Amino acid sequence: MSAPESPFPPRLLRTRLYEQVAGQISSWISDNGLGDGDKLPPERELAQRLGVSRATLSQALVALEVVGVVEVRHGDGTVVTAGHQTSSRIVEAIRSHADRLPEIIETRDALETKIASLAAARRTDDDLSRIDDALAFMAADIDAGGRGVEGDERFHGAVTAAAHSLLLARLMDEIGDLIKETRLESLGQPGRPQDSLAGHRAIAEAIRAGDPARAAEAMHAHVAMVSDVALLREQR
Amino acid sequence: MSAPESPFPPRLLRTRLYEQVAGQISSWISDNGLGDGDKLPPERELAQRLGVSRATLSQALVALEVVGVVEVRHGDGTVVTAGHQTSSRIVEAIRSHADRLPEIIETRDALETKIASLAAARRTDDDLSRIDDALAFMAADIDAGGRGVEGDERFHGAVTAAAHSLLLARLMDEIGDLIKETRLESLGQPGRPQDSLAGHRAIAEAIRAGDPARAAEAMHAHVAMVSDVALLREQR
DNA sequence: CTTGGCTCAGTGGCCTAGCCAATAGGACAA
DNA sequence: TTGTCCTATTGGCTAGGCCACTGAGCCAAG
Repeated sequence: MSAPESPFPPRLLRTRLYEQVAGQISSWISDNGLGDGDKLPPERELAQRLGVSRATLSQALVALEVVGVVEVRHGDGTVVTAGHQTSSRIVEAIRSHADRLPEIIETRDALETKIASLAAARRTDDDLSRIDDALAFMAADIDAGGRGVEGDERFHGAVTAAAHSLLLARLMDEIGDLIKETRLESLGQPGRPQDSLAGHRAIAEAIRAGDPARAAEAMHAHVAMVSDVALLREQR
Repeated sequence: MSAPESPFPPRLLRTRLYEQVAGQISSWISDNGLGDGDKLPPERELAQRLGVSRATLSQALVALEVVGVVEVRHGDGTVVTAGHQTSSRIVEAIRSHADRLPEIIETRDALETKIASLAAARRTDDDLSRIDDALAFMAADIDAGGRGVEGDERFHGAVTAAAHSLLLARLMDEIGDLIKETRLESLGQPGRPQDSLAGHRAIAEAIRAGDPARAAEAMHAHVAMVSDVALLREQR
């Protein structure tokens, strides 16, 4: 790379469908906490759910297989590989130091604030509908007396996907387990699910409006609200 | 499946067609001494010649693309990539997906902006002196005609350490290699080392003053400057 | 002569539709 | 209980087709 020339070499990145699909599947896996041996839906169903053809989905699975995320078994199904559980490395490291909740919040704030602003700039209509689905799911869960934990997870997963950044998605993936714990903590507080839902709606609106600054601010506020619990519980 | 152990290897490796095809193409490339930029035959022709359908060939190309052997260009053709002898492991595979400059910049911005603000709030005197050392090192290197690459690295390392967040440090570590590449790229530009040094000094001052907002802003500006290179390269 | 727009052939992207092949699990007979 | 067979489910692969992008050549306007 010492070559000083090459003023405008690289071509604009062209997103191939299979890449997006692979990314979505990948984050779906981590969002739902799927691990070694867990099965993905059948190709036909998955393809329909993702709105792509089986051929394209198949390409995505090849990519994920090459990377070592899944294993495709003829006649049986597609299962998540153990190797995907690399996150446990970091998870363990942090856990061993106990009392790292503030760090988790900080990191989440750094990543998700950026993700929110990117999502506002890049979201497609499909992204939006997935975000809306997650909101609806969470609302229904809460109405039914639930805490909306899964809806919360889905929402953040959908927003992350909407940012269309594989790298950021991957990092979120890494700290996914850690976040999950803070999530349980936060949503366990009385009245919190409703507040959280309101926060999500504000974020979704900013993303829908395509307003990066507002989306970032809304996400920041949301994460700050979550941290409220953690800090209360932890220390000063 | 209740049997916990399994004396026999899990399951027979079943060769999928795309794997064979990918293998053939791969060896065909090396046998014919094809290198950077050389074109493969059109998909339709190649598929026919190999006796497989276009869909299967397409899967093989996806696999080769993920591994970094070829690059498929819509409307143009499939070309062989430069250094395809690496073929490392997962790390390499992920890189081939994440080697998009914009994504790296975005991620770096997300993490380092936060890190800078935390560093301003938490830095100890030791942290400060390490930051100063890095600055001095970089300045000396540049004066001597160098590009200040190592000083740049040290500086960012020192700032990251000053943030006192294990998690953020770990994530920075994860993307360290990717950042290193952009760094080389950026500092290779004429006049850039000086600009970079100035940017570093602004960041250091804000951290010294204990001003998180200013530190974040300075870091953001610095990262934006680095991204400048990447953007230049993307001009049509 | 240069510039910009246009056309067109070549090439990859993705889809629909369908049949083949492997697997797992249940039904059933020994 | 054991072993065999059947069948629904699921992935593997093909065929054929339309669309979108790219690059090269042509041509008129400046």
